[in-house]
Amino acid sequence: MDISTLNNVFVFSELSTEDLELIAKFSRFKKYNKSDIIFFDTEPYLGFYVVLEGMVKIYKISKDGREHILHLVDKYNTCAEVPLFENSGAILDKDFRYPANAMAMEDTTEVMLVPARQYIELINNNPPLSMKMIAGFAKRLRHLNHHIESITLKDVSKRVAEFILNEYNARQKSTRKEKSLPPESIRLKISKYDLASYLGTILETLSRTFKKLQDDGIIEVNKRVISIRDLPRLKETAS
Amino acid sequence: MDISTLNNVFVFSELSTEDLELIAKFSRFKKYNKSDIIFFDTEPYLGFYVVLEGMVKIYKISKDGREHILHLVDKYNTCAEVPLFENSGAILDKDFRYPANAMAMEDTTEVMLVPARQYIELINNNPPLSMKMIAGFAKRLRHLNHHIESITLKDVSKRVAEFILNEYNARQKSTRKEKSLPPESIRLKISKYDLASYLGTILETLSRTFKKLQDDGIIEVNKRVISIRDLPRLKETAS
DNA sequence: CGTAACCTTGATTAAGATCAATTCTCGTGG
DNA sequence: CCACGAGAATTGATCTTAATCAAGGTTACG
Repeated sequence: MDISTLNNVFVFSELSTEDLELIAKFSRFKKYNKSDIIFFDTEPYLGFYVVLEGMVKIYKISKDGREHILHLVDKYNTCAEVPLFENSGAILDKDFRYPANAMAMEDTTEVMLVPARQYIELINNNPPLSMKMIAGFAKRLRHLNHHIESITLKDVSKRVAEFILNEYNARQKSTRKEKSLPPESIRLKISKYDLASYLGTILETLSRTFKKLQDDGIIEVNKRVISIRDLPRLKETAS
Repeated sequence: MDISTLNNVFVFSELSTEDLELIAKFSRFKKYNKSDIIFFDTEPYLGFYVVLEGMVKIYKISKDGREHILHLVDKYNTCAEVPLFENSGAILDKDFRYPANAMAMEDTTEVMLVPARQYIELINNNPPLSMKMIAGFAKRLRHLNHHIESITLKDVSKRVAEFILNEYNARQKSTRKEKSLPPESIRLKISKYDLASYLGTILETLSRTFKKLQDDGIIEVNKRVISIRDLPRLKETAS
């Protein structure tokens, strides 16, 4: 494990090398294959996770078996930090569980489990670190609020258009571009099944929506590559 | 303004009287009537709000005019704290806006506007205060995650049943009970129109759902008072 | 007692979920 | 290299839920 790469993790970005070494020391590193479960919502809460490689989906299963993806966590992002700060002391409770399920999405997924108790101690003596935690939570809150708004106020076409635009914008900003991919295209990092669940719909409806946008000449879909053919109209669709 | 009541505000609960006085000194106190706007999403961000009396709804308007309530803020709760911690420095930006609209729901609504810059300074020198902010955000995140899950995975009947149960449980826990109301009943604190919006549906559908639950003998609806007639079946409906 | 806000009820429609049948894609082993 | 089979995606037909449109009823309150 190369300690220096941990600086890429947002919540760790203010930490000294000593602190990073300390965290790495009390953390556990694990590797998973595609479809492996990292934690279930029935398991006792041990600590939060940092994704070091690959991608992880956080999801819930409803009583009738339907799945809904709450969020997707990629390289250097974290999950399950929220329980750390809920009604202090609850972490020590044996009955305290993970709030959702987590599954590895790729074969090379690598994560780091940061134990709750030690991390809390660290944060208590480290104001910049807690400010980072707050900022991370603020960002997540903003995102969730937007997601709710999107799901309740927009139809599937709008949500899909919005998703594509977001991915497109993220790609424009990103430094390391995939050169095998034309600039006006994006590559889905997840299956369409998972994308549908994330957008609050189902695979069939997503498929039809893609087709409609394609028939309208707005996008072109090839496997997991989506090419934008008419950016202004895509923006208009996203409203 | 009685400083000591500020201790009831969760994020202020750890503060000394001196700190509370300081905050009260640099904050602005305002009163509103029902339907008055407290802030629009087009206004520059000044700081966060604490509701001291009455109730405030936080909502968004979609392009076609539909409204969706993101959350309802009652006595001693806060809103618009999230922007405080987004990409530090953005607060100084003239173009930084409130993320949603806020409207007073009652005639006696009283709020306190805590200016961003001064509060940030305070928080930087106060680890317990920042831990409180984190805990508050964590709670909100948990709630939002659950809300998304609920809206995407459950039909309206389930959502309504769940809402009633939550209100019922909250009332059981609460110390100050309204004695004019039977123990198995709850009183809606908002209009059915607003409740519908909060539950991600519309007034007519909510009305029909109440009727169905009433016809099934599960609840009884009188104006804004909802009485639980069959708790086990209500729980079952909420699944 | 009139009017505005709030709520209910009915008829209709539309969006999207469900069910079902294929097809596509790709990795694995013969 | 091909065939097989599993997982992924498409497409069609149908059904369900809830939104929309429309009208009328209730309540609160000046």
